[in-house]
Amino acid sequence: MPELPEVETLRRQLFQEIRGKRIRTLAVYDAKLGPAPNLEGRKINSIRRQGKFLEIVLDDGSVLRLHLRMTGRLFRCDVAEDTNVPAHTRFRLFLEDCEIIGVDPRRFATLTLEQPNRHGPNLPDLLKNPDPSAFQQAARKRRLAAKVFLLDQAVFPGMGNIYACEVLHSAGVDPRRPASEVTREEWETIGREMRRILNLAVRCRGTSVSDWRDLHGNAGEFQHHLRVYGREGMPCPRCGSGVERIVLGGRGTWFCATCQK
DNA sequence: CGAACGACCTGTTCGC
DNA sequence: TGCGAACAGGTCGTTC
Repeated sequence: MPELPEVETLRRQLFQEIRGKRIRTLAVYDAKLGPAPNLEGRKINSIRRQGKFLEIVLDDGSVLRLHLRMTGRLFRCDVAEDTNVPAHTRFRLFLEDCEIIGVDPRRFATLTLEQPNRHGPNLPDLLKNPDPSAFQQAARKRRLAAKVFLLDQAVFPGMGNIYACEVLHSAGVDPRRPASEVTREEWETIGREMRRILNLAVRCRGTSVSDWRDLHGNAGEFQHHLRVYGREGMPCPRCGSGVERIVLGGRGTWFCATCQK
């Protein structure tokens, strides 16, 4: 569920709430997540985002790395009211004066502690400078649908199903086109629309199309800006013809066959 | 190497 | 109202 804008929303809110604070303990309640590492006394130096990964950097250089997958959520609350935690609580990070609760009904989310100096390659940040040349280069031998290619996390870190549909609609590119046949000019448009849409979605604190909530339990606002995602049969805001739904790469894909070429 | 598909889980919605 | 099927924001491993 959470895509780049939702994860970035959490990163910014976590920065406000927990940066510089000391950890009392990390409690894990789902065996799938593995044993809870001992984090007692560690201080939180910073919060980073790599694609859809949230990284909590600790004062000994180790990194608590979290991926929310489909249904993972984080909520901040006062430790005082801890008798009734939400359903599907999978872990609780206790701090000096509050706690962060990890909730995940489907149990796809992951939580790992990485040791210092083991950072992978530095990924591009789609919020800042999408690089059309890099996109076209990566698409060279890819015959798969452009929409499926946009979900390749090595090329588009953080891109997810909702925003892939919206970016291709705004760029006027048919999601079924083979990725390798998208032109240089179209990659430039896609990069521009990607940056615009993702930044707007961050300002909206994400898309609450069903049940996404931010760190404080509030819904996002970007669902009011959706033009095609989830809007089968409704008029395309640009040309008025009906939005269609197809399946690409096993995922629902919404688009306008009239203005996406 | 690239691509298709099932698996991982559970909750919600839809059709009969 | 009840019940089963379909579907859901994401990735990974296996197979072709």
